[in-house]
Amino acid sequence: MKPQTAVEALGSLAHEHRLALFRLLVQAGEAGVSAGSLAEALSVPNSSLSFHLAHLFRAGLIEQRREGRSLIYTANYAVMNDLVGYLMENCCAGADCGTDAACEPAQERKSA
Amino acid sequence: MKPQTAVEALGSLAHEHRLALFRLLVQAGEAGVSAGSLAEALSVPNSSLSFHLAHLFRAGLIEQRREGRSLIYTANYAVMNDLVGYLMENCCAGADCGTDAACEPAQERKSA
DNA sequence: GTGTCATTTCGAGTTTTCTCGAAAGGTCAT
DNA sequence: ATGACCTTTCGAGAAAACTCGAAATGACAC
Repeated sequence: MKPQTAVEALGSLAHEHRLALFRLLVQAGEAGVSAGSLAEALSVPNSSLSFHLAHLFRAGLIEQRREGRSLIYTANYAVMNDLVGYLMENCCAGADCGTDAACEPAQERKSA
Repeated sequence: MKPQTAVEALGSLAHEHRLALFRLLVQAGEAGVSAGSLAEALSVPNSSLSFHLAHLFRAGLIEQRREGRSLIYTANYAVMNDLVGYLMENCCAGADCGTDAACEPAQERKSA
């Protein structure tokens, strides 16, 4: 993972609303949540919500699929795992600290 | 971990220089690195570096100790682990994804 | 205490981010 | 193709973050 990629991902998460969104999606799993439900859950105007979703999307942290007239958002677990791995890389000057975080949903993942 | 705490920690990491600083300290382990060495490693003016170190410190991600006239900075692994745990909390709607990231240096930790 | 070295704080200018209403873009039923 | 619905894009004002030189603080040696 390149530093700039990590900075963008972290910047996306470094905001009250976006962090709440991302955690909601992480907890929702593959099923995901619609844009409308997210706006309601956070009590945020649609335009603001869309701005934040686009931010997270640009950073690769979330994905989007259409379902009828709704857009369903899901967390991108592969990117999240990469990010965490990047943070902890070569942790502790080689000391034996168990760093093997990973979240792999039972269902299919595109390329992980 | 409270949302605002996580936002501050993520915001601290969401910057090229601060992310580089933090990763350097994570890799340095308990030995840590002096402010001067960090400024040199990043080729950043002292005043800018100090600004970023203070940012990371305020967020609890790094710690500070004096050694002669130098200030030595070290990563706070406990906060890092909490942050990662917070991100992955209740991951995947209960699916069995192995999320047990943690980095615990062999040496003493204050309260973890 | 005087000088020197390591680091932080102050201040002001520049740049970036956040917010949200209004308008536009797609999707579906009739 | 008209209307209803869900969502995004646009735009401009308000707020926050970044940078770095200059001045101040704290620690050590003599």
